[in-house]
Amino acid sequence: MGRSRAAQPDSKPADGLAFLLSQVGAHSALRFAERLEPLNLVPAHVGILRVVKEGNGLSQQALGEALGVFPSRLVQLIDELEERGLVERRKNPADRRTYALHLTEKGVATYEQLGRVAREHQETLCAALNESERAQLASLLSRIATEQQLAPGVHPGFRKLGGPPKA
Amino acid sequence: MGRSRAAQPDSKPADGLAFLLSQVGAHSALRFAERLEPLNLVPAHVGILRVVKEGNGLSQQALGEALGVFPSRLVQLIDELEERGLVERRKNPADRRTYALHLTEKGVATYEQLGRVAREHQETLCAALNESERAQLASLLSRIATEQQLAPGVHPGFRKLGGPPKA
DNA sequence: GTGAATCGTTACAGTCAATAATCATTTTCC
DNA sequence: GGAAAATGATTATTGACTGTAACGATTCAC
Repeated sequence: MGRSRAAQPDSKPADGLAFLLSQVGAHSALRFAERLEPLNLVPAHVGILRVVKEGNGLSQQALGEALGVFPSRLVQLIDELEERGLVERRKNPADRRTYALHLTEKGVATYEQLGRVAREHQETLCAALNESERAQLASLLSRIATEQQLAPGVHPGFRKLGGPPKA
Repeated sequence: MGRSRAAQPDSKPADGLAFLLSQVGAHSALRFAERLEPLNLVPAHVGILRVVKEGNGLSQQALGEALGVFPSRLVQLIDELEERGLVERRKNPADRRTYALHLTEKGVATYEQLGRVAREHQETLCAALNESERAQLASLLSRIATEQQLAPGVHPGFRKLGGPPKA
């Protein structure tokens, strides 16, 4: 952290790295969310579209499991995507309790647009680095993500963990 | 994103870098918050302690300005820190509207302990990387942070930006 | 010296997400 | 074959959190 005094010899060169990570990461998330606004989407929608696209006709339960979000929260999110005509809930004849989730044609198109938005976002975010440096950064981050057992494509989100310190 | 089909030749090697950044960053923030729980502190407290420690006797207004938090929110946060005996609000004889914020002895001790906690956190988080790789990562991130005009030590927090997409 | 501006505080309101309860359907097991 | 337990989706409720606005005290401008 703040080493504004030149007295001590900065024992660790990478001191504050964890903070830097969290800072830049939050910035990335925030800026991406901004880019999503014109599309009337929130970050959680993007993850849903991705998983729905690849997991052909999965149930809401399975989706929630894959993304780590509560089923009750999924209901609203999918409602919104359905209202926008991006996702449809098809009846599952085998098990009439569950829905089979599918992307509509518009949903596929939107998903592709999201790819472009994400690329633009990344381009802006990493403007300071050249191509090889970006690859380096990605490699380092991937290794951290793997070692920390972060599931690819699953965002930790910002869910409560133990309640705030009771005053 | 998801390039699960080997058909297309992965045009960008660092595709998904922005997501990775946000993912690992959120993970870092979450884990750090967990480590703060036993101390009965939240991440925002840490930033406050740091700025109060260095800005000798600044006002709440100035603190809020420096950290980008609303004065009304600061009231509660400083209340909590004062209850825990880490910070004190001294009367400012020059301007009786403002308080001069100072760390107590216990506050200084706690701040030093936070340094240790942060180092442990970082050690665990970056276990996958050796010392030189950490320095590399820190350098790359610093360049992004600078280019993106992120103020050192100021966390973007998770504040609203434009209201959620109205359904 | 009166009025505008500033600081800290409190009150208020809107948003959001997790828990628990509900309803339909399906599976288990006797 | 049928009652009871389990499962999926949904709704209701509760609680936390945060930004806006109003408030009282003090200081500054003129």
